[in-house]
Order: sequence, then structure tokens, then C-alpha cells
Amino acid sequence: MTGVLVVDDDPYLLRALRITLRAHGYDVTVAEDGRAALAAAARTTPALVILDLGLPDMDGVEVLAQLRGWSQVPVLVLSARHGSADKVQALDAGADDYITKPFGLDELLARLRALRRRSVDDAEPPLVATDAFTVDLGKRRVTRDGEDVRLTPTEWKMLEVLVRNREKLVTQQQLLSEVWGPAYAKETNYLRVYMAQLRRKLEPDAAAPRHLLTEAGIGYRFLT
Amino acid sequence: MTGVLVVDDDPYLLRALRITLRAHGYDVTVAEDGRAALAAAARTTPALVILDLGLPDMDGVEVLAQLRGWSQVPVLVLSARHGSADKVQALDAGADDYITKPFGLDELLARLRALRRRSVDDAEPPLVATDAFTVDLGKRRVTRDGEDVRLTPTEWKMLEVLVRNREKLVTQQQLLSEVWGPAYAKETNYLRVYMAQLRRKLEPDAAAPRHLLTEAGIGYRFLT
DNA sequence: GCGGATCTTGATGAATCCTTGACGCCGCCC
DNA sequence: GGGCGGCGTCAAGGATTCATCAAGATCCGC
Repeated sequence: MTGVLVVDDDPYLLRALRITLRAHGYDVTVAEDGRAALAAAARTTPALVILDLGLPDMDGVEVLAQLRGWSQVPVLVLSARHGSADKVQALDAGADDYITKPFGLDELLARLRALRRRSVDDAEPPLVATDAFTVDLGKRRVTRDGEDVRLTPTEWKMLEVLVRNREKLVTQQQLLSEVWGPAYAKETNYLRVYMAQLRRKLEPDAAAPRHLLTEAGIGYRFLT
Repeated sequence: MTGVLVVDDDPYLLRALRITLRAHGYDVTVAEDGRAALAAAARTTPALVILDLGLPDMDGVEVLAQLRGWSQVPVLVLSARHGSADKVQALDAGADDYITKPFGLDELLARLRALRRRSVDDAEPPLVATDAFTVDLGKRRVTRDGEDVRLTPTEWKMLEVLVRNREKLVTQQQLLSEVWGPAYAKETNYLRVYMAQLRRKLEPDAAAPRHLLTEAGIGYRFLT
């Protein structure tokens, strides 16, 4: 099932979209502000995002920019404004399509189909393997020596964020806000505790990690 | 150079688009009917196609369908009709975007950029290479002889500022205020200490640097 | 309500990083 | 030649950050 994240502050539109999209076979998640949207995107990893630019807590373009920091998910931007400056700004910030309110639902659905059609090509296999363990992002499973490794929800979320950003350095703030929420951006203790647990469960030698690396003072990095 | 095929039967619009797109660095081919469009697409294999639905010899949707028989090139559809049925039809026939006339040229250009960004596969990696080492600004990573180089946060920040201003001279004040903050504009010996560390880690011969150069009395400069 | 799993929290020693000062070299001007 | 300022190098200290452990607190299914 195709997951769609709908971000809008208008409860009526949200409701209408949820019903329509569900009727057309999408698995819908909703968010009413930018903060919730970013959290939901990290949690549910949708295949498509519909983003209204007018949000109560932050600018839609800012939401888009932050999302683009770690995700390539296709984004369809909604806006009430017809000005071409807004369109240009949103498209250059990383939006894949732009549609102005009011719009027809059939057009919206057609644009979603067009976006999805394009993204299936570069859909990566959600399977990441190292010489010590294998992570299946789709099935939410980790295997080591052919055996399933049992991870707690928090351990899994943390590993997921790191694996989705493989090779890349993930800052402590990024990890904390995607796993625990933005309010926990100072609790770097959590990272140490859970990183130690992940290493104990996954690394051949937890004292000399080769896949879950520490970048002192900045964050962590996952290498295959 | 990015090749664009523009298909329209209006000679004035064709001319305007050709001039504008060329001015923005595209390599433009034009066609005035569907038949010529398909032939041109096969011949020039453009990176983008702009297709007007109103053509003299055949229906634009039909052109699109035939094109999709063998090519995945991103197609931006132009149309004078605002009806949503046309949009739905075009998008489901394989169009990647849809824009109605009249349209702003800046919006068209923005949509082209968005299309290209998606198709050209994950954009250009922000990667800066010298013959001795490679800096990946996106992944926050430095490689030398295939091995990761371990940099401290301060070393990285300093290198980042220099690399972002590659070829250009970065003054001591600029470096100090971007890495340590404006209050440290006098602590030029910090620069000496960290520049020495960077050279030791990155330069083949730290005593005769070829990429991290000193401009005596002024600042430093990074050369590839 | 019970028991087990999971999540917080605090404390400790170890490792890493930043700062600071001292020293010598080099080029330039007096 | 001597003085001077800018630069490169080195090493030690103190501060910050990290890994690890263990003891409560909390959540959840039964």
C-alpha cells in the first residue's frame, strides 16, 4: 500500500483528502503543522507527501527544506496563492509539483499518480547489508548470522534513521529529534545509552565498532 | 548541456521559448507538429520535453503515448484548456507535469528545474576532489587514499569554510568568526594550530602544502 | 495487579578535543 | 647585522564528551 502524508491546517480539507485518498487505495497519515509533519515523515516514511504551504507553526518552504535534508520523497505542494514567485520558490526548494487551491480532486489524484509513477523507478531495495548484520527497512527486521535480532522500538528507530542516512553523518540533534522528538535535543545521554545497546547487539566487537561510528562532538554515522 | 525539445504549433511562442531557454543554458530543439516531435525526440534524445497538447496533425496525448512507448524522458505538458479532464488525461498518459497557458516564464523555468532535478538522479554530489584527498560536504566526510580521515568538529568547520570558498581567499577574520564566532576575531594563533593539523592530516607533504595555502598577513586559500 | 520488558537517570573512568604558552624559523625593514 | 612581526610546530593542562554500568521508574500484556 502506498503511504501518503498529508500536511494541512484546514481540518475540513484534511478530512476530505483522507477520505478520498483512502478510497483510492492510499494509506493516509495526516499532520496539521510543520513540526508534526517532519516527525510523521520520519516515522512513517511515506511514498508521497502533500504539503500545504500555509502552516500555523512554520513556513511550508522551511518544512520542505528540512525534509529534503534527509529524504527524497516526492512532494506535491498545495497553495492558496497564485503568484508565480511562490511557485518558483517552492519548486526550487525541492518540491516536485505545485497545485493551487481550489483544485479538482481528480486532478490531484492524477498528479499523485504521475509523481508515483516516476518515483517507482528509483525506489531502492529497502535492504541494507553489512558483513556483520542485515537491515530490512521494509519488514522492520534485523538479521545477524541468519538469526533475527530483537530490537526495542527505540533501538529500531535510531538504527533506522542512521541506515536511511547511510554514509552520511547524522548530528545528535537530528537523531534526538527524529527518535524522541525536538524537545529532547539536549538529552545526548540517550544517544550514548542506545548506541551502546545497538553495538552490543549488532557489532562483532562492540568496543571497536566498524559500522556504527561515533563522530565525537557532532553525531554518529552508519557505514555498511 | 541539457537538451530540451519544445513542441508547439505557435511560432511566436516557439520563438520566445527558444530564446528564453537558450539564455538559461538549455540546448533547444523545436518541432511544430507531432510527427516532427517524435522524430526529433528519437534523434536528439533530449533531457526534457515541453509538449503543447494542441497540435495540427495529431492529438498531443497521442504523441505522449507514442513517446512513452520507448522513452522515459520527463515531459512537461502545455495546454490552453483549464479543464481538469484534460489534465487528468495528460498526466495519466505519462506526463510529468502540466501547466496551463498563459504561464509565467519564471514558473516554467522553475518547473523545468524541478523535473530535471528528479530525473538526473539525485542531483550532483557536493563533492570536491583534489589529487590528494576528497571532501564530501553532503556526507560530511573526508577521504584520503580511499580511507576516511578523522577530523575534529573544529577542523571540519574550518575545512568546510575553506572548501565552500574554494579558489577564493578567506581572510583570517572571516575564518575565525565563522568557526569560533565573531568574538574570536583576534585569536589568529588558533588558525595556525588548526591549519597545521589539517595539513598534517590531508597534505602529502605538510611542510609544502599544495591545497591549503597561506596568504601571509591576510588569510588562507583552498585550491583543488 | 503482576511480572517482564523497556525506558530514564545518575555516576564513574576513559577518551577526545580545545586552549594556551613557548620556541624557532623566515622574511622584511631599519 | 639586529630587531620585529607573522607563521609553523609542539606539548601539556583543563574542559568537554563518550562508553559503560546499574539502579529506579514506567509501560504493557496477561
